[in-house]
Amino acid sequence: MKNQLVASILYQIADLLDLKGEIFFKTRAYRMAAQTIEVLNEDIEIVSNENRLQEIPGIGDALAKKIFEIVKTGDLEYFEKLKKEIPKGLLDMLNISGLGPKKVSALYKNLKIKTIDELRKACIDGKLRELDGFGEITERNILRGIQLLKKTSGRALLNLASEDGINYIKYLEKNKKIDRLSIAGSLRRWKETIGDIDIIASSDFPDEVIEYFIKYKDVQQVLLKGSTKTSVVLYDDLQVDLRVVKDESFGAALQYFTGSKEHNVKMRSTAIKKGYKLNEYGLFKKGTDKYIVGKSEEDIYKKLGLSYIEPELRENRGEIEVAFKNKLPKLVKFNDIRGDLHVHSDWSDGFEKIESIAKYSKKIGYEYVGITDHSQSLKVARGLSEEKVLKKINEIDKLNKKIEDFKILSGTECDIKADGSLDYSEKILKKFDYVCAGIHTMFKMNSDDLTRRIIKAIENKYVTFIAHPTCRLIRTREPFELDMEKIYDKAKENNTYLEINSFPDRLDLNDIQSKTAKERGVKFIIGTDAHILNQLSFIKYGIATARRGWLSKKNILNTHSLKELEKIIGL
DNA sequence: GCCGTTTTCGGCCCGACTGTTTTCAGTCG
Repeated sequence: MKNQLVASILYQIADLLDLKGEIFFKTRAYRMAAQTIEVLNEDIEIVSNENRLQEIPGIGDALAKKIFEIVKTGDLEYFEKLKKEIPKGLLDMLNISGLGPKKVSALYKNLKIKTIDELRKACIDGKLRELDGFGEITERNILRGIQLLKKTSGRALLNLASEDGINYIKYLEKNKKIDRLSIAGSLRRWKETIGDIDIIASSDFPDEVIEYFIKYKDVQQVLLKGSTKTSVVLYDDLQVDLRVVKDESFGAALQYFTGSKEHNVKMRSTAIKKGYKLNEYGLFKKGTDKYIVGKSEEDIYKKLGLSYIEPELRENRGEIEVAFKNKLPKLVKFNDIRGDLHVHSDWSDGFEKIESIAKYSKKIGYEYVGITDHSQSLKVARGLSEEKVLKKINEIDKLNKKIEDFKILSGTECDIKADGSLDYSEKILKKFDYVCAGIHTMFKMNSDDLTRRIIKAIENKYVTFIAHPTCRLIRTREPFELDMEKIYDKAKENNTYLEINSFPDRLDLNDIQSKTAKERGVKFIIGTDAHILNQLSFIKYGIATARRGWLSKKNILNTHSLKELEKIIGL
């Protein structure tokens, strides 16, 4: 699939054209096309070969020609030409908070600054203040922006942002001047990484709320402070924005600041088509500015003729079109999971006794838990020999007699060896309640071989599900370049489940992959990969990823009761 | 660059805040 390649080139062209000073609408056209292709359910190469590119909304004559060339040759002459005109470092500079295309290109034209390092030096030397529109404060802000970029590489993992957000909300809830309060932004949509935390509050006393907000104990610095919005940076370098509105606008503000930006653009043009204007204060009659609704998000979606769209779906991946037809899936709920099927104990590299895991799982409302320790060849994770596995299964049997109204399932996270075979003999594989198979070694194989390796495991009759199928680690390791279509089709054919791994730096499969796989008939399990007890709570990130992938309860194995589960996996 | 039950040309989502200005451009979400 070349979808990602095409999208990436179009995104870069948009940035380059911005730097050249092209009009906003042109660069937006490139970005919208890139976004559409990024989440397209079809292989762009096939669409291009069949001459159907212009059927994709946002792609006209000019873009179709360019995409055709990228698909055909893997590159684009126009793009190469642009790159020669504009130094690559300018693109990096756009990632600095407070710097946009106009300023970056002014710095390049007047001071010949073309890398972040050169920019830092120029700020320290006080060179920027010589330019029109730049001053001492700009220099300081840019230096801070550079520092922040280096520290966080821009975005935080979901769990860190989520904990910060929940704690901040707890603090704000104590303020009686606030009527309603909510997380918004990418955190409310449960995106896998979070740029900053958005919080919306309604109050008749915005000044007092803002004063209270900036007094929070974890605030390192106040970035900006106005009459309705303020931004701070916490000690862990995450930025938090607060917006305060009147209560009649709370729903509109929440909708607006939950985003995504792309979802909102579509929402607003939908409003215009229906004779309204939509902004963060409400839905208004076009022309007269008469307030129609805005107190709740539900009112706004309803008035526009849409069924309510859950925050996780608001990515402009077709949700608005489907909501018009009232055909959105009923998303899996956060309390639909009946047990975790991917947990490590102290038999391998986990830190907890099986008994504690079982008791804790029962306490948090599960009916069962599957213990999946590593297999024999994975020595770094203290993988279990065949002899030890038998002892472990024996222990689980004993524990099951001891703990009532709960079941421990004996599983394994069995290594998929380089040739696609499994790390235990058939004799042993038979003894498990279920087998999850995953790749943990030999990552550097080529794409075809890796695909074949995983498919062989999918076809293995003892394998129930494939753990973290693409093996990515967010910000650390790129996902395998697998032929995902083939994997989805084989998984469906062999009735093998694919995992949505809930570990915050994995989330593997991711949201887009889950959505595509579901459309191809694949079923899923959501596991945590927990190694200590409180990591069992990571399940919420896996569920959120499933929700972002449009999954329902029925698509997920471990939403079933123990009885149903035993029937399905044949216990 | 895209697009059309108001348009094949002239629109394209909208507002807050900052830092630089002295009425506003740039950036952000």
